[in-house]
Amino acid sequence: MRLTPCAPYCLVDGKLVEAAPSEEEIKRKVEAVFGDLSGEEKKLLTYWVSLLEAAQPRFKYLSLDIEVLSPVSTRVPSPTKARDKVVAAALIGSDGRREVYLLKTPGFKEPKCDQFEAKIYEDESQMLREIFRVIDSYPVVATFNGDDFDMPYLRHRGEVLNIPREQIPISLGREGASLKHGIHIDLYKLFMNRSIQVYAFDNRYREHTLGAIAQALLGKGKIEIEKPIGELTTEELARYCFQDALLVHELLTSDNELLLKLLVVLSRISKMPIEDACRHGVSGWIKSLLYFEHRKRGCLIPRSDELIEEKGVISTKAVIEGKKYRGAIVVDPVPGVHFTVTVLDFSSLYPSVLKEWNLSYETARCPHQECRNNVVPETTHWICRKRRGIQSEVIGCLRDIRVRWYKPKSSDPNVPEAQRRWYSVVQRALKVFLNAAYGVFGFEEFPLYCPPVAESTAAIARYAFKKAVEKASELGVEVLYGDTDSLFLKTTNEHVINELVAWVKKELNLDLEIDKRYRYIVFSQRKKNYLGVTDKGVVDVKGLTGKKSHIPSFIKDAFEEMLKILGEVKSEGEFEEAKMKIAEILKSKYYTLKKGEYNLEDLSFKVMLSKGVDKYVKTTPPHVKAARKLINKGIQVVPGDIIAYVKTKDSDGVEPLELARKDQVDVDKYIEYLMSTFEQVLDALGIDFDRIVGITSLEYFM
DNA sequence: ACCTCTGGCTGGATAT
DNA sequence: ATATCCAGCCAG
Repeated sequence: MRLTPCAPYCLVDGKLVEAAPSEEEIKRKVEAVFGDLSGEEKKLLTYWVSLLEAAQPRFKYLSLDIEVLSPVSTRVPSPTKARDKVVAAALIGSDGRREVYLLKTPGFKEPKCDQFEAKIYEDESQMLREIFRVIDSYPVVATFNGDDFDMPYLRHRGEVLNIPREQIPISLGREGASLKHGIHIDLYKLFMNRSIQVYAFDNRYREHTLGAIAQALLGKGKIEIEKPIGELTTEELARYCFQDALLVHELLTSDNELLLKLLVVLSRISKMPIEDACRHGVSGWIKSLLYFEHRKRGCLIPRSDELIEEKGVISTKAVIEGKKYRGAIVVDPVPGVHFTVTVLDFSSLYPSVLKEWNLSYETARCPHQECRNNVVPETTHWICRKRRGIQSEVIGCLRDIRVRWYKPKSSDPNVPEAQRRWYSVVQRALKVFLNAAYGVFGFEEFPLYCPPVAESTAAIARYAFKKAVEKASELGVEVLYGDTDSLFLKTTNEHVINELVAWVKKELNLDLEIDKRYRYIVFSQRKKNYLGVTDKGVVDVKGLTGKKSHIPSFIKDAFEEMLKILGEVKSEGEFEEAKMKIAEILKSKYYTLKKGEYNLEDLSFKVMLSKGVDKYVKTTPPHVKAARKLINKGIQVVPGDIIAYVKTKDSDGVEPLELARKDQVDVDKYIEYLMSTFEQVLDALGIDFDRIVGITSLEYFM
């Protein structure tokens, strides 16, 4: 059975039920939260709220992983030919199923394990038929990379073994592998999705392998094996395969089944079946949503060549060479330490601009002569006054729901914990859509590509931002820093802040609100680089080198130690003591390096290879040099891999971690990195770096 | 195969 | 020696 995802129905205990709360109930809730809006707006909001508040289906789900035995251990088994035997398959179900299917091969030994039930088969065909029967009994099956390996392999292997097609529940399509009676979720594709990575998982994983993702999210990884599959004992093989399926299972289960819930919400917003939603990026979701809105209104969807012909105009110049149009403003920070700072944020600035200025591909540069004087500041674009823009309406509506409904409820202490988690899931899903809704219009491959929309959004946001900065100055408040939609003000005067907020609401009809208060904040001369301690004692670090993911942990740890000390500083007077302690940290790290009391792992940089090694033709960055050395040793390296390397005194200056020796380390280079990392904070604190180092060097030589 | 955008920092490679 | 470009990572 295929369900239309946009209808708020769901399966509960195998039965299809209407999941939407009653119309009365929704109307009452909408009235309570959005009572001040117009009847027209409330009608739209009612539709979205009833969709988003619809009950969540509870799925029975299965996690699957298979192992194939190739006679040549270096050859990767081909999923299209499926010549090699499937020797193991682990199946883990949300209903408690924990099974490993094993094929009796030469050297087979009965495995002992209490974690799972071992099911042993003499005949591969019989084993596969049994596995197919289990797969077919679940509505949702999850794999890691099942689209490209496990599913096509099982399908083709089944065909090779002459299993009748109707007994194989897997169908292969252009976009991936599907099930005849269920949904197949390929976690590899899903975790690859940048939006999922950044918004759902807060960028907590970097590498797109099952081991790395599980390690980052669950705190446990794959079972390490040194031998090829064929040389494992039966028990080792079973445990290895089981662990992989278990990781997949726990990724689905963790955080109260967050991933599955998120998929349902994304599917409902994007009007895509879940299977499609997990195989498309955010541009696909938004395309699907906007197409749906066109069809609902009976509107024609323009061809992209027509759209570009009419609306391909760009009228601003980007600050950065090579970009298409001008983006946001970043205010030069006032260097130094500042106490009592308040940060104000425009909530959802870009979506708000889209909404308030009626921005949409059909309203930007509309055909009406009368609208031509409704000009977007700093551009040659004008915006329609006669008709409501589709995108403006849809995104505006989602914005209102996120800002006024889900965001506040997700952190409301009066809401029960479980309910709050649910609000936070929806809130995050909405954020994905809102953030991308602007960007896709500046993306050439997007089918509704319309640069005037992206350009106007950024231009109006700059206009609003500048006005707010001006007003703050008028009110006598110093603006210490600002980036895109935030203002860092040197005041805690509530009266003045309220005045500014009220002015922005009245003049621009935008919501400016207090984001956080800093006990103190440290700026260098650099933009997008600061360190602050909030009124709650939380240390916020933005952009500083010491926080970046590729930096050696030796340096990161030293940096963290410094942050801990800075987090305890409450007043200006306490800085002196903190400075002394920080100097001590630096000295001790310096000695550690000089004495060689480190391990290579802690000194390794970890940088991602963004393309194939042979694709780096213009320059050869250090991590690529290291990757080449790995290849020379016969170690495989592919795009997306993270290369760990240490800086050495040899001719090319780098050595992959796996091949490096301690005596090769270029200690002075590391001292340089340590210095430059700390300098970003210390020069703003007024600590004379050279003096500390000068003393330490002197001490060292004495 | 996949890909929302611009602005800004760093270190190192390469060109002048 | 110095300026410019490339690549990676991050802020918003």
